[in-house]
Amino acid sequence: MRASQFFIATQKEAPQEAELISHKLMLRAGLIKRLGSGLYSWMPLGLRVLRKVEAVVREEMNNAGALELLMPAVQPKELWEETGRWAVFGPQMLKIRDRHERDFCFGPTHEEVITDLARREIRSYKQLPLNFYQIQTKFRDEIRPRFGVMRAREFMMKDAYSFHTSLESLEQTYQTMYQAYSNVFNRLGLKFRAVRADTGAIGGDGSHEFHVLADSGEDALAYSEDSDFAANVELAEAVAPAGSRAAASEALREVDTPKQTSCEAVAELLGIPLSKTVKSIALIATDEAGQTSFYLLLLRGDHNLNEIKAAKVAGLSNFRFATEEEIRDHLNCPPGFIGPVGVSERVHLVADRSVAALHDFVCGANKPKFHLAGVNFGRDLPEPLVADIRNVVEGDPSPDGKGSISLCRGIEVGHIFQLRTKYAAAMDASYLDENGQKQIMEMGCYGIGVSRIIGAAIEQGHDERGIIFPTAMAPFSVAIAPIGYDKSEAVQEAAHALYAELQAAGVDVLLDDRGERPGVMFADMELIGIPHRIVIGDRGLKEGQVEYQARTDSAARNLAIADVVGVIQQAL
RNA sequence: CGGGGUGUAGCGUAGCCUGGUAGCGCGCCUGCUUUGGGAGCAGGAUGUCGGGAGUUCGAAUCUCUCCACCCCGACCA
Repeated sequence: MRASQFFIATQKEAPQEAELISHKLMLRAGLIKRLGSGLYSWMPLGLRVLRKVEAVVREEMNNAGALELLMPAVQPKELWEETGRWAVFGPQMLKIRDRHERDFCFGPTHEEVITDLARREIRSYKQLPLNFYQIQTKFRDEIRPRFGVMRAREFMMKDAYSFHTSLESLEQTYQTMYQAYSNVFNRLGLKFRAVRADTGAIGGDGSHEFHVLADSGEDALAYSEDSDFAANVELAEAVAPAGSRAAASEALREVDTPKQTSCEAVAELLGIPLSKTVKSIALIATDEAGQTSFYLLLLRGDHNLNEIKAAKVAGLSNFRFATEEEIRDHLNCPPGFIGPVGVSERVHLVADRSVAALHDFVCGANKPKFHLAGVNFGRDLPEPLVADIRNVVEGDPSPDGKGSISLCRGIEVGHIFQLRTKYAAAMDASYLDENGQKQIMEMGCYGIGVSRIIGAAIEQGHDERGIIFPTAMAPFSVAIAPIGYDKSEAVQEAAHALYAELQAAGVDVLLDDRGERPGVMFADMELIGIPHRIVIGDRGLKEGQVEYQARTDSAARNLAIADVVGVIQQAL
C-alpha cells in the first residue's frame, strides 16, 4: 500500500474523552473514530487490524472443526420469550419495533437464534456433534460504555455454539475450543491466562475465561505461582484457615467507640489488627414465595464480600443490601455499630470461614457508639452458618493446596461455557437417538471479543511513542520510509524496487511516498505500531545500504539492499 | 439510576468569576525556502461559543431548561 493512496489520520493530541492508554493511542493513530457513546467507526487502518485478528480466529476455529455461518443481527422477540430472556436481559438489550409494531432486538448474543436453527435442522444423532460459529457485530446497551473498543456498546464478536448427544461429547469439544483459544491468543502474541470463571447470566456448568493480562483490566484474577491454579476472583475459593479455633481467653466487654463506625477506625482505636475485627453486612433476601428475611453476613474487617459467592448460600439466591431503616428495624441500632451478638431469631447469621475461625474478636454492639470486644462463638452468640463469602486476598493459600494466591488484573477476551441443556430444553431442541427416542441436545458456547482484543493488545504493547503491535495483528508488517522521496530519484527508485520486491514476497508493506519529512514519517509509523521499518536515504544508498529497525529496537542497523527481503522474512 | 464534572474551529485549549460580540497552539489551504526525528517565513480559510428560552441597550460570559459527553458507583457472556 502506498501511503499517498491510503488514509492516515494520526493526531498529536488525544481527545479528552479518552482515559485509557489504548483508547488514546487508537484515537491518535486514527484506527477508530467515535460516533457516539460506545460507538466507533473503524478507519481503514484500524479495519486492517480487525481483519487480521478475525483471520487468526477464523483459521483456528476452522482448524478446530467449527463451521462458519452468519445469523441475523436483528432478532424477533418471540425467540427470547421462549427462554424467558426478553425480560432477564433487561435494559442491556436494544429493543427495536418494526413498521408492523412487532418487537425485535439488536442481538446481544445468539443462543436463541442458533438453538432455533438447531431444532429445525438437526433430526438425528448421526448429525451430531456440530459446532457453528460466526464473526459478527453485537450490541449491548452497556450502563457505562468506556475505554473505547474495550467496553463499547457495538462491538465485534466471534461466537460459537456446539451441539451434542452427550456430556462427554460436549466436554470433548469444550477441550478442543480451550485449545483453539489458546492457539489464537498465542498466535496473536498476547500474554494471557485461562481462568475458571463464574457462568453469569449465560448459565451452565463448566466455564473458563481467557484474560489478556493488563493492569488496567476490569477483572481481578487469582492464581498460584506454584501450580496451574487460576480463577476469576469472583469464583476463587477462599479456603478455611488451617487448624481449629482457639479457645476464648478474654471476657466479653463493651468498648467505647464514640465516632468509630468502621472496622479500620475501631481497630486503630483499640490498637488491634484489622483481622481481629468483624464487620456485619445487612441483607434482605427474598425467597421464591416472595417472603423476605433479614441476614447479617459476617466478614473479617480486612476482607471484602463476594456477592457472587453470597448468592450461592442457601436462602440468599436473591438478595439486596438492607436499607438503614430496615437495619434499625431489625437491630434497633444504626449502621456503623451493628453486630451479631444478642440478635433476635429473625436475624439470620452467615459467617465467612475466616470469621468462624476467630476467637476474642471485636464487632459492633448493636448499641450506638459501642463495640464489643472479646467476642466468642458458642459462648456469646450461637455458632453461625459458615460459608465462603469473601474475595480471596493476596497470600491466601491456593485452593489446590499448592502455594499461595497472587492477584493480577486481566481483560476478558474470551469465554467458553458448557451450557448443557439450558437453552435446548427451554426451546425443545431435540434429536432422535439410536433407539428412536427423543433427546434434548447438550450445548456449549464459546465467545471471543474480537474488537476488544485490539484494545487489550495495545494495553500490553505500547511505549511513549505509540502502539507496538504484535506482528500478527499489525496493519502493515513493514514500512518503507524514503528520505527526500520528492527530491531524490535514487531514493525513489530504490524505494519502488524494494516495495515491489517485498510485495512479491507476500509481505504487507506500506510505502510512505507522501514526501513528508523524516520526523513526520517516523512519528507516524511508530505511533501506528508498524513492527518493522526500512529507511532509505541518499546517504546510505551510496554504499548500497538502507537502515532497518524493528519497532522494539532502540537503534537502527545498516543492511545491504539485497539482504532486506531476507531479513524481513526472517523477522516475520 | 445516584453522585461529580465538561461542552468555545478537525484536535487541545484561553476567555466566563467582574457582560461590550472570540484568542492561542497543533492541524488545514497558498507561495517561497527547507529535508535524517512531528521544519522556517509570509499570506489565508474554518466558530449557529452544545440547543432553546429568559434577563439586558448588549450574553461565550448571568438565569432557567433541554441535550450530549466524560469521571466515580451500582450493573455486566
